[in-house]
Amino acid sequence: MAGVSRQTVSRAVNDKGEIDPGTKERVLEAARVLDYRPSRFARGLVRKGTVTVGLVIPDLMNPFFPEVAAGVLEAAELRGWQVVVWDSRTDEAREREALDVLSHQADAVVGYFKNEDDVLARRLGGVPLVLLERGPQRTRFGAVGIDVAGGMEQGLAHLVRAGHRRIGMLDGERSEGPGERREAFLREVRRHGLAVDDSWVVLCPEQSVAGGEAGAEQLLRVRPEVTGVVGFNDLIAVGAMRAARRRGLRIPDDLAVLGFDGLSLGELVEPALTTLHIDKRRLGRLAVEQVARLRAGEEPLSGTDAWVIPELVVRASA
Amino acid sequence: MAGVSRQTVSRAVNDKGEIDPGTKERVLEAARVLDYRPSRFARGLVRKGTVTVGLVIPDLMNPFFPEVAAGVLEAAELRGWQVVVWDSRTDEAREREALDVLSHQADAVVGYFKNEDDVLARRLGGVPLVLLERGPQRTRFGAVGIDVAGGMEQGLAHLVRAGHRRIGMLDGERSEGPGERREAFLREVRRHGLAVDDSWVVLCPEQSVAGGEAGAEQLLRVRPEVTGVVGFNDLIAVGAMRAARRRGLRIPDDLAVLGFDGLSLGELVEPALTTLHIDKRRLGRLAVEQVARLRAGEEPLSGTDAWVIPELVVRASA
DNA sequence: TTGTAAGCGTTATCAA
DNA sequence: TTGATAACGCTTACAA
Repeated sequence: MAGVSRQTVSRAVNDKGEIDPGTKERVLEAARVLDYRPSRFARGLVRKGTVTVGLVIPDLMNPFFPEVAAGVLEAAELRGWQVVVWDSRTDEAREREALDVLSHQADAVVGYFKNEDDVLARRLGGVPLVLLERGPQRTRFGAVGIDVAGGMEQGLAHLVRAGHRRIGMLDGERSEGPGERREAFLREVRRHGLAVDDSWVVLCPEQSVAGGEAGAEQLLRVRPEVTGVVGFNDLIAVGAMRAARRRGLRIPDDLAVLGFDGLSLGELVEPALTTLHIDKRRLGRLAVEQVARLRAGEEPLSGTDAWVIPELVVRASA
Repeated sequence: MAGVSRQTVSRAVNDKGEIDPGTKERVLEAARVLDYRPSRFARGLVRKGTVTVGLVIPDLMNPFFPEVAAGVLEAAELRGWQVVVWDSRTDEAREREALDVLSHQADAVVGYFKNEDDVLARRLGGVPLVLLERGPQRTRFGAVGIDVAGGMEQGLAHLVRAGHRRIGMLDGERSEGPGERREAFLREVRRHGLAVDDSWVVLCPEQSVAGGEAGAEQLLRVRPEVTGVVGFNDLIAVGAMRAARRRGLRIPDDLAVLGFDGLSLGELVEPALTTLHIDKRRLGRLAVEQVARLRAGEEPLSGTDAWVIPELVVRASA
């Protein structure tokens, strides 16, 4: 339409030099009229370099995950990478769908997955994967973990120090075996010689405030003698506080509540939530770093280098 | 390496029929060894159909936006589209950078922008754009708005009904002129004939709980006679509650606080926040719908069809 | 069941 | 300042 070769179009569109201003204007005008837009595929084919990473998040309504995502976004942007986000809603089937798509559309995938390594590998078709919150030992993929054991240790030490012996847990992980947090809880409880076993752990119907309320109701019914609770995460812990409150229990005097996450939400509730704070942004940033290593063919960070260590933040609830 | 043509490789990799199982295995094995992965660009070039939309979010730490994002993700997935997310951190320069990238890498852009239409258009290079929370009248792009006027009307009616006459506002929008919410507030306040003017509006340093606290401190200093406050959003309103509390004011007796957003956070604070609830997921879904229309060359929805209407949720704080 | 040939829309290179 | 030609890596005919 502008009567020039496609090469000249390219020069006009890409703002290269080596083109007559008049020609350029003519080309751009034609482009406007024709509503022409360069194909990103053809471009990508010819200019390498656009890296896209897929991010699979289980639950955008839990403030924990947006913060992890923010870390991923931040680190990705620094590298000039793009991030495609998928919400898996903690559904294994949806996780697989996400991989089916992302393995074709992304150069690497980062995220939370409940599916087995084998299942993941099959859908991945060779695309590098970095698992979030899975200990580096527990997968064959790249991983960034949380030092749950260390966190639980601090948390339980704190409760025991405050005189608690009858401590329950509100679990949030519905998987085959016991999840990492529940295991760590039971280990610590044993180490302190408390008369506490599996029956002191209640599985909440969901990882939310409502789920925590329901779980706490049940725990208080089954173990009314409980004086301290550890929540699987902050949302659940806040739920426990509400349930306790509704029962007329004072916090922390009648029931001490400990969270696990360090959401800013915890500072706003009454009383403020004592919690094991996790640097979520760092988690996300580390994940991107792992992707970079994988892509470069290097060994991913492992052990404590790829760990985020929870830090006990004592507030009023425990 | 497998000694076959690339067409056969294609068949093997894409799981087509018309291939000998042995050959297929051989090819896949070679692919594994060579760590071969099809180029998504070359694929995209030849099979049309992969749609990517860019989503520009101002602040992932405000629970409002992840929920909007969830709506966008949901609607996009339904259409088989992908979503690339960018965090602009409410920074105009970052908004422009986002557009520079996304206009090349996405087929459409959805998001929050403070930049002028002209600035946006220049960076867009013809890529369709849908603005979030900008009235359809106020932009030449597609838009999905919130009926701020209607919301404010409900909110102020509620406060006035409760007997408040000295009502302040904690604004959160730092722009040239007054933002939409502030304008609506002033309009309503005038309509009710209250002796309230600009000096009753304080601009918070940031749209967060801390920002709300700071703003409320100032408002209480300048207008100690205030008995009701409208927050720019829920985060700011919660901050106001904290500031008031710290001053020894009881809520809602000494100071009524009204939020604007309907975050679930509001149900957890003490007292629970009365707020103008917005269906954030719907906002996101509508935006994707607008994109679909734009792409199809149809007129985008306009007027009230592209509006989300706030709903007053009365809880304890006002 | 396999291979050959054409073409997807762009940019780089080099010649005009 | 412009254009011709050759990639880029894949898929879809169609032929063998």
